[in-house]
Amino acid sequence: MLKKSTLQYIAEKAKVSRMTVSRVFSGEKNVSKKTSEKIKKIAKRVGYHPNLIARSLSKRKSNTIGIFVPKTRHLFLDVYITQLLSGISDVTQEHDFRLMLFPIDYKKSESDLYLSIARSHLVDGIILIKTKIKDDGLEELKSIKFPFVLVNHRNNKYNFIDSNNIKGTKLAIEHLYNLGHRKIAFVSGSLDETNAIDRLNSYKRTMKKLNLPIKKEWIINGEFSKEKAYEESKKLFNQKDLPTAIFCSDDYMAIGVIERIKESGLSVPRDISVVGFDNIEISSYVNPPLTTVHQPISMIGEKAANLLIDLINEKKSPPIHELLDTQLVIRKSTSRMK
Amino acid sequence: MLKKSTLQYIAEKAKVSRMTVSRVFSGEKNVSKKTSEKIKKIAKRVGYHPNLIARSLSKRKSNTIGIFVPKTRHLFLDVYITQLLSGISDVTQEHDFRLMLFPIDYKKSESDLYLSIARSHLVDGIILIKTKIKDDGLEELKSIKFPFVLVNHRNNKYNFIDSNNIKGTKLAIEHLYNLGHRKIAFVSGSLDETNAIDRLNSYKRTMKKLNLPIKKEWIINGEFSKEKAYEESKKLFNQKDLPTAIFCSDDYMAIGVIERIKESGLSVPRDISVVGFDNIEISSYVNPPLTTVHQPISMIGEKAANLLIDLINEKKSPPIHELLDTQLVIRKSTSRMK
DNA sequence: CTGAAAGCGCTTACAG
DNA sequence: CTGAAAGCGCTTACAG
Repeated sequence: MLKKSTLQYIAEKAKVSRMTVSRVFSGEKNVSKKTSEKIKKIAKRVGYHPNLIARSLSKRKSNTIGIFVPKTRHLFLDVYITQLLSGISDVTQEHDFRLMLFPIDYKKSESDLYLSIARSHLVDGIILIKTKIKDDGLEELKSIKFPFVLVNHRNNKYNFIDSNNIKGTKLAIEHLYNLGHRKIAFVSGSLDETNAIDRLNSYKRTMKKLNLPIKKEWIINGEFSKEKAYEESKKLFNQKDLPTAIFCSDDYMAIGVIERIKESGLSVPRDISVVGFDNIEISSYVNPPLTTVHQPISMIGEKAANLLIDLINEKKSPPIHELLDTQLVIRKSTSRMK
Repeated sequence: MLKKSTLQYIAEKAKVSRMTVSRVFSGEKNVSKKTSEKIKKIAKRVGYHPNLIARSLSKRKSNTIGIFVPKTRHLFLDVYITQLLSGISDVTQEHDFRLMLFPIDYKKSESDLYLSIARSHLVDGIILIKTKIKDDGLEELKSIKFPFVLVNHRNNKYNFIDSNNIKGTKLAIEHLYNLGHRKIAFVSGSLDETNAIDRLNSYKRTMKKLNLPIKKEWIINGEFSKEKAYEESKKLFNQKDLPTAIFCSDDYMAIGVIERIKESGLSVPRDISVVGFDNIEISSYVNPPLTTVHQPISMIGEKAANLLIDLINEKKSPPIHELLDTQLVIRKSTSRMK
């Protein structure tokens, strides 16, 4: 690398002040065309590019946003995260923001991490994906007025963008109702996540509204795990009064439940209809293809990035939230009651 | 945010020089325990954290690595990328390096981007995922001696870490051979990727070694797309001399080919055996579950990160390459010839 | 349209 | 173990 590729060097070569060179590269207008072209030519020849670290320091702005993503070995999350990143990056590129990634292990409490990164001046704002509910780091972030947006976690005290899990679940239950189902069981996700809680509450509320019975024995906890859902769903089939349909809070659990149903000698959807949530890729490959609720993931990423940039530029003030609509994708795992 | 959370401020409060405070936070030993504790206490009270941008500027080192990832809507890549990132971040966290993500659109030629980022001092080195073959930006990166590592792209002039596609393909072909297959067709990926080329060449070489016929009509190009593979594989079944086994250069294409076989009224594996490559999650869910070649993706990420950090610290000099072994995962899409 | 001075918040290289 | 001086490579805020 050329040692002297600095403003200073270019300025000497071009016989102008550093300020003039600085103006050329920060896109300021007030430079004569002639000077500007001379400077650009020299810069190109020596391979000059501004030192963005120095720029950040003097501007007190990094033009970078930090993204905290959970480290898990859960494949839905993998795809969820890349789609989110894709949405986020479309927006950040447009606004000339860079992306810093912080994969974090939520098993260890790393709320200190947000805070030190926020204070490090490395990033101007952060997006937190799938934060666990009780995290006092958030309160502190808020108190120092550092811009941040939550994704996949609803908390009215803070900014967040998420799918409308309540409406999504309602859609699914009503679909089953319209097919004639009255005995609808529910498989919940991990109840330390707002998503799981919203889906559970929406199930109860919708059932009540439709005057359908909510039986404790028809609600089991699959903790967002295929294996756990397979295991727990046994309870559903040990009863005299069998449900005719099962809503599962995610697709993986739906797959586990279908496996169990098949092993019980029953058939999906002939004997029991099953609905999932997420519309993961696999859901269209399993047998039968899964009816499920689709989340607009990359849109969530776009909205979150736009909101964060508005917060950074103080065009909006917290708390701001938005819930995006989901869509029901009807495949072969649900059918009309006979 | 407290306005005056700087070294200067802490130094005044603690009645020491800025240097002493600096020493405490850069982990230097030569500070008396008493002074050190006083400083830490004050820092904690006012919520001080070093300005890492300023540190980077004066140290001329960002302790950050850049990762260029392709923006595509190909779900295997999504999962591939997150697993890679997971491997990379395990290593970078350990070495106190941060991660900057640059999602790029390979349709536009963005080789300028690598170069400007390299020269911006934002990152100390970069990892390039799935670079297309003809990219003269790489040559320039090399000429300015900027540390970089390629992943999913083999080029002996540069540093790279990848799966051993040649051995992986050999494994698959030999598996078919051992099951009694002699007529083995090949579905290739996009031949502008070294992976696709390696798999094709290894197919030919292995067939030759086993004294099996290589027929032009048995080699089709599916361009790493399920739809394209489905389309092209028609040609395979319009012939008098049908292959009894088909090796596909990725799992998606294998799924497309199986679809075609079923539609032709034939059965997998009874009539035709099929092998894929990648071991994507879906491959265990399709019918029949796919025999395929597994790549050690997060290991590739770890190795790439370790290599890059060694290059940055000048513990190794380019070019350095490593190919990691793949594993054959035998499921139900292959069976013994009758 | 151009430039001289000061500053962003750290660390390096000395000196004691 | 501690500190004064200079510098990292830019931009801000003036002045002309």
